[in-house]
Amino acid sequence: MTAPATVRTRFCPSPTGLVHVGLVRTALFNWAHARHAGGAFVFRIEDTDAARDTEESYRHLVDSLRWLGLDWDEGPEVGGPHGPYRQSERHDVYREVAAKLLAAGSAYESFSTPEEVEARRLAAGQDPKLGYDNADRYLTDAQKAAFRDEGRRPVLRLRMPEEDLGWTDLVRGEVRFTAGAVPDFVLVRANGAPLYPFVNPVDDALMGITDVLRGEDLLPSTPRQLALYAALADIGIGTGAPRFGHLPLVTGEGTRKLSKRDPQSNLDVHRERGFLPEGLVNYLALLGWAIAEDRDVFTPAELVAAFDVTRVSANPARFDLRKAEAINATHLRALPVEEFVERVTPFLAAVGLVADPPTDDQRRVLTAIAPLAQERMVVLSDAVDLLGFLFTDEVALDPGAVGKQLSGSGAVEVLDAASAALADLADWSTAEIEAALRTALVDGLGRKPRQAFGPVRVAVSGRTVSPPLYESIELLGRERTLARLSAARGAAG
RNA sequence: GCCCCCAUCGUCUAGCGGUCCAGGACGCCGCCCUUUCAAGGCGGUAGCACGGGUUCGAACCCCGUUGGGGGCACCA
Repeated sequence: MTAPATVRTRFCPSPTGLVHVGLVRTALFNWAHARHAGGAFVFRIEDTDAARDTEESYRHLVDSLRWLGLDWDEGPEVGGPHGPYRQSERHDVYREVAAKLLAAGSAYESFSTPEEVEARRLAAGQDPKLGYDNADRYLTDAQKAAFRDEGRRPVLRLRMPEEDLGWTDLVRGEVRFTAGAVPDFVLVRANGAPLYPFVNPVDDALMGITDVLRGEDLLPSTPRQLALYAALADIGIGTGAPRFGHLPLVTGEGTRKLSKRDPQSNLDVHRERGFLPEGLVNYLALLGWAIAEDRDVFTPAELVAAFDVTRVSANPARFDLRKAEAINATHLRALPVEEFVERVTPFLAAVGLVADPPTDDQRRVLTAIAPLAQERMVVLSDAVDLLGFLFTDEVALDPGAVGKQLSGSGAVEVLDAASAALADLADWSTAEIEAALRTALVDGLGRKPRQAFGPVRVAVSGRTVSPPLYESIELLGRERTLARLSAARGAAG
């Protein structure tokens, strides 16, 4: 098999619900493979199941791909020479191809009902799981007519070849299924509706897809698709089968495939928490692939430059949220300040902390605190708890923090001393604030730094964990700081 | 049940016959730094599933066992 001149990959989800991270990983590898090869990435919507597909889900898919930065060269909202790219708009194409396949003898009409097939298997002492028994392969015209007279409508089945079917998988190497293992499968339903095993290869052939990267769960369906591609080529559609690469499954907590029921499988959950798209893309790429022996943080551009599908691992990969968060945190810290402010604003605005866009003053504070906040955050939504105190007049004191730092008379002493030290401070700067507090609390009161600054931190931020104290106080301003010190004094004791 | 895939630290992986008494990352545990929390620095913990071959030599190749997973629709 010679490599095609131009690589064309595709992502062809069905708009039936949430966007699964395993699905995203598949899209990502197809995208990276196409981009690396300088080829094309095609986006196609497989909405042939009217009962389950929704317009909302379709729009969500488009939006998710955009958010992730996986741009497509052909597909919905972009167009292209092989459209339409939604299968619900391609029924005429399928009808025509089905008719040609039937005329060529590659496909045939089958009248057996599932119940009849099962009954025959049972009668022969066989496992019904074996499926269809190819019984209708050589029906005469008279037999077909008789069935029609009974009011039966046939399904269209592909005649599977009597030979082993194998291919060289891009990630697994040689894979081979023995002849007869796959029964003649249904292309078109009795009601005329074309099925996925039919439309998927038809569109791939028509759209010139050269490389199919998909989940391992689809590996067992490859032999029948190989047979279909051959039959299609015979009637002048496409040039035979594309290259296949079956990606390892993404598993959840246990060893099972990550379930739709598992919250972690939902892309939106991560997006709403404030994962960066490049952080998630980085992590997802690590599920089955490595950029280098001693490195695992990289940008999408670096991924594209280095991606090689033949280096993808064949074993299942567990979705590990902790590692995903660690990778995301690294990307978060690497963000330039303006970029960070830009991205975090929607999360603060959503809870009313800042305006969107922020006011000049809010922007000033955000920009100043950004470097200190970035290295304390894992996801963007962390900013709400971490920075909220800077954007409200009165901070809510965390009960746990109050118990830890404001109980006992010592706290009152500290707060009073801090107030006195800051009340008339000439130069309201981080350095002066630190000097004044140290003089008053550490030297004056003889407190250890840990005991001295704990109560002040809680008073100012409401929490035991906050950005660095002196910087926070400076940004908060004298008035609010003194008010909080005094409010905390009321809660202390 | 049948078919197929997979098998290196708890997890994701590097390793593509000798440079491996197996490297990195996450996690975990220490120590340093330190106003909290992080970040950062240093150190540690832990793995080639088992059994046969092939070979001068195997984590790497072959076979088997065991274990795990996926698929067996007129759903995608």
